[in-house]
Amino acid sequence: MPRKQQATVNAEGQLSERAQQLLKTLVERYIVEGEPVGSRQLSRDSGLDLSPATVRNIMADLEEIGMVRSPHTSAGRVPTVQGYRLFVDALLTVRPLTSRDVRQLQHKILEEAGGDSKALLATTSDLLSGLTRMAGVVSVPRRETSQWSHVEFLPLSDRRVLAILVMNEREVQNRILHLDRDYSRDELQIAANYLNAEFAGRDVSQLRSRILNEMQQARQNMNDMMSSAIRMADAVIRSSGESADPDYLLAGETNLMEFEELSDIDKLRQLFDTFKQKRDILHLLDRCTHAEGVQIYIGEESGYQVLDDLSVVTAPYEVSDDQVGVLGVIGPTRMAYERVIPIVDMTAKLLTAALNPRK
Amino acid sequence: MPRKQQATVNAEGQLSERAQQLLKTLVERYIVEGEPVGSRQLSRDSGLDLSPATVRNIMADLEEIGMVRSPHTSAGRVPTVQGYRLFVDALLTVRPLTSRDVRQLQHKILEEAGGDSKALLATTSDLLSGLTRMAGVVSVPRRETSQWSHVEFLPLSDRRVLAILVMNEREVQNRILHLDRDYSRDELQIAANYLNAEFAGRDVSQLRSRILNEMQQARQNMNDMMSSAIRMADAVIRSSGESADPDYLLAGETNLMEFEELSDIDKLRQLFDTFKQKRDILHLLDRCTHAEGVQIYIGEESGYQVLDDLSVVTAPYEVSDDQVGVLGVIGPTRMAYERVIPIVDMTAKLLTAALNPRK
DNA sequence: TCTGGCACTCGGATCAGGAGAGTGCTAAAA
DNA sequence: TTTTAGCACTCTCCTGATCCGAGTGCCAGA
Repeated sequence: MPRKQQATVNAEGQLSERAQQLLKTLVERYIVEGEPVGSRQLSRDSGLDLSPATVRNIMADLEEIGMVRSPHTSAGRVPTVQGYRLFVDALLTVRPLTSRDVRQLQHKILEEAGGDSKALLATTSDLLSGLTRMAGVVSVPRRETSQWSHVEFLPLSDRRVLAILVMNEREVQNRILHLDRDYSRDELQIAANYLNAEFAGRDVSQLRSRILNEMQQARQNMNDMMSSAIRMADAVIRSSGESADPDYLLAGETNLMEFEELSDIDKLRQLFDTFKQKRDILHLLDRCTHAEGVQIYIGEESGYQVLDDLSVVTAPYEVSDDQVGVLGVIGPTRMAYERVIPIVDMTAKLLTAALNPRK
Repeated sequence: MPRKQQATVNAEGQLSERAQQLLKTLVERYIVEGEPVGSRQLSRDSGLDLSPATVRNIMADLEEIGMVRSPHTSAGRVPTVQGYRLFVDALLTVRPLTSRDVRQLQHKILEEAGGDSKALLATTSDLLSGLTRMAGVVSVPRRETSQWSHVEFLPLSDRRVLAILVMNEREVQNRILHLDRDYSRDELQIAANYLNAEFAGRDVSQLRSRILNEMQQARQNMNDMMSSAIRMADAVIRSSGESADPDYLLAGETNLMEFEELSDIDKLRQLFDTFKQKRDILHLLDRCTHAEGVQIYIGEESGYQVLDDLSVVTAPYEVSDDQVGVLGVIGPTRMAYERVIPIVDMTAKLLTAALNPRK
């Protein structure tokens, strides 16, 4: 410990009160100005009545423990990832949303709540990006638990049948089945009735094995119609498995172009390509899905090189008390956390509410 | 006509042989180099055995009639939109695709041909962007003629009903309707049966007016169930109209970031926003849908300010002898037309072939 | 333990000068 | 009459020099 000042870091490695205060004002100023903060300005703004020289000493200490750094000798200081981390974890004073904002959000989300759940998620993503002027993301939950609600078969031509499968009482999937022979409308109706009676309310993943079972038995003792029905169910379920695309909805990517952090076209391109490929982003979102409350990845913390100058603020949302998905905001590391965090938090709560009308 | 040389522009306003040749080499060089072309280089590369001084004279003429311009006094010449136009219309020597390229294209397109037609269009768009390293677009044909095939109502909870409407025997749309009271499963079945009996095979656009008619009559003499059915049909069709999304598929936008023409972040952002809003692009594509063969919009010719430094090369594709859609490529005005044109042309032909398996 | 003072460092803006590329014009050559 | 060579001129781009301001680090004194 080459420093003379004991006050900055105490024996347990904790920052002194005033060092924290200084770091806080530094980060706050840097977030609004975007330029390195000098000792004079800090001494004025911190509200601590310390001379610039003292501030400089403390800054030197903060630099030593990796909370700030200076871009070059005669520039002010800039927070490091660690500095942001401490700021976000301990120093931040959250600015709660105005009740007006909340009402607006609520209004827009509830407007969509009745309809298609995918549309609701898309709207939510739009809202996030609109409110924060950054990029909004909402993960589309992959349903492990899909309940069979209803199936319907419509004869097309040439042995082709359009199968419409409704799951979870609202998600509609349709497949074209190629069958071994023509079926009449009545035959199809019977098959559908049979399947609906047997399967309604069941979990699709459990149905698979049952269908396999019945297919074997069918060879022996079931009549032709039932065995056809089972085969159709098999075809429907199999293809519905394929399209279980893990996915996420992104909005307002173009907002990110405004930030100088991304004025480098190459970085921007890499970022957009990453968005398009989806893999990395999905992986990152997955990590947050089962976390407790608002999660924040600052800069390199995310572990993805393209996100080095960016931060990701997420919060999970729930369907029937299960954290099935996550929503959030992607923006420059230098973002207004005190505003973004409550926005993300509240949006997650409202989305949860919209998705769980019963409660 | 202050020029002494008569040779450059003849009496009918046509360019002399060698002026054309020079313009051609100028455009060709500019396309590969991206920098203003000087008289010395032109004199060497044109194959005309003219001294730089002569070339300079001709250049002055070409500048006067608006074919080329110089960015500043002591730079070489650069083609104007008019120059590109003449080049593309009259001077271009198309470089046909190698048969290997054609086979590859064919292979990839036919691979998708059996399945979902939207997936096929998406693949096509990918191929275009991959081959040209620019952005690929494919318009999704809007169906003017949507035939009502079948409707199905499923009761959810709280007066909400899931309506599944099948059109054209394969396109499924689903809507959640909010009704004035709860309906039993049987009631809904009756309503669906009634509507299907009345409407199956009819054109949806014609149905609208009919529904309005019947709604008026219903007030007086129809029973409650029929009038409910009509109201439901109205709700279904109204919402299906909304989602009759005219659309297009875009691929490889990020390729555009590589070009210096778009190194300006603001322009880039405007462009991407335009892509997202879809309106302008759709309008542009619409214009090309019914054109004969390959269409090219160079720079400002498109009429959209965001596309000022870009060119659009398109070709329509057909379904049952109707030009229903258009595909193309968007890239910098300074693009390798002699390569892009055959690619777009061939892709349109292959897509047409893939969409019309009967022939 | 804090503060004032001072030398020092660095980045950014501004300016001048020179090199290079290419032109336009004129006068001579073909 | 058309082409060419020559030459002065213009403009961009690069480089180096200089200056200014901001902010630091450190030391000595309060």
